[in-house]
Amino acid sequence: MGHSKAQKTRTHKRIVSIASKRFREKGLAGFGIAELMKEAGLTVGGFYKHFDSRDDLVAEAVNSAFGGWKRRVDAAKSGGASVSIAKLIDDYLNAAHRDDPGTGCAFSALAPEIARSDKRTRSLTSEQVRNDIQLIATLLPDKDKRTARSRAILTFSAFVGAMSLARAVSDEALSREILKTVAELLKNFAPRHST
Amino acid sequence: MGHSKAQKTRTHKRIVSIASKRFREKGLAGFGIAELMKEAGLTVGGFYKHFDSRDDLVAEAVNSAFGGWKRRVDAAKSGGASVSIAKLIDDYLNAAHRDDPGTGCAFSALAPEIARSDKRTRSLTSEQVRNDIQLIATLLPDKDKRTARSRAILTFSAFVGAMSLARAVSDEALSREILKTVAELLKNFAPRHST
DNA sequence: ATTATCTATAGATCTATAGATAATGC
DNA sequence: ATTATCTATAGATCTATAGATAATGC
Repeated sequence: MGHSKAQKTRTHKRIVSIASKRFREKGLAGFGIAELMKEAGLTVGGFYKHFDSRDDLVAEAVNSAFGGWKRRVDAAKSGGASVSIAKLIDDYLNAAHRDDPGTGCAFSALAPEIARSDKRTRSLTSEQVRNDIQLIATLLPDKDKRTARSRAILTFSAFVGAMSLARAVSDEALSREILKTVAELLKNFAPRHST
Repeated sequence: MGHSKAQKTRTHKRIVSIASKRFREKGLAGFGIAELMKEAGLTVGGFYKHFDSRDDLVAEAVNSAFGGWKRRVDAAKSGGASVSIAKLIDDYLNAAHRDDPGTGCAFSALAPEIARSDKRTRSLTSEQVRNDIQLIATLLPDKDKRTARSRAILTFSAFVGAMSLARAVSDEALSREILKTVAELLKNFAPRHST
């Protein structure tokens, strides 16, 4: 069987990592614990030594799905590359991201289901929304911090909405039009007056 | 028992109407057929004389959840009231809409789940996205039709994303900030160049 | 001795169907 | 005769738990 403490930690991370991907692909109710454990090479009985309940897994897996941007931006920065807002926009609003929700943004894949989840999941989500607004704001050219924050909130909202809609429609041309149009306008928009 | 043809039509509409509301509140997997039929004052066995399958109900109920804007805009117009884009923005991005998904926009309540639904549901969704983009475009002041369409797509995306995020976070202040900020910027934004 | 994982299963769902019942509508 | 709805249930889930097994780690 094999079960050292180090092994358990690795197993735990593997379960969370798989769940995090599958939740984004199939939704928070998209599969059962047995199916998940099988993909992790385990059986259903072991699950509850890792999590108190299924909701516990949801909270942890959703939270681990967040923060992809920050990791990529940090990686790019430490690699010496400049990280422009235009690059972030193109990195988000494209067909590859649309077609691979499992490794993509958790908000555009799950926001309405998170809204119906328990308090813990929504608290962790609040924290991450705050972080991501902050992250986008630092990439914007606006000198005024409040202006940058406002524009970051609009940018983030447009990201999530455009991706949600682009995935929901079956018409490929319309889907691409949504992604392309929103990317273009976000790169060029300026508020008529700052607030 | 009672079952004239007229009665059946009314029953059918009642089932769809309840499902349409509950899907937006609880998600497409949020309740079973027995629970739904009970709320409609019926029992589970009658369901399949109305729908070939549960997915059939999903397609019909989701579709009936769309078009709320058009109905309201048309009503306002025929009532002689002017329908400005500012009014539409305030009508969408507010806390009352956020707290009552059952009677609100189906996209912000269900987009990611629709993305995982069958072809028929997604086809009907495409149609409605097209209609709503068109509707918003006609309310925008832009003379150039392509500019109006582009701005309508951004506005629509920002609506759906802002509402999805405002519902997903548990922090009330952050939630309100998202709605208010996006509403304000949408009222004032102008593209630096039209495309 | 402790515990990570396994097998097996209880109990509660859920979708869909079969067959009975009672009304409509020819 | 047809059919809208009912009761009852088959068969397939799904979450969570009980108890066995086999490894770790004192």
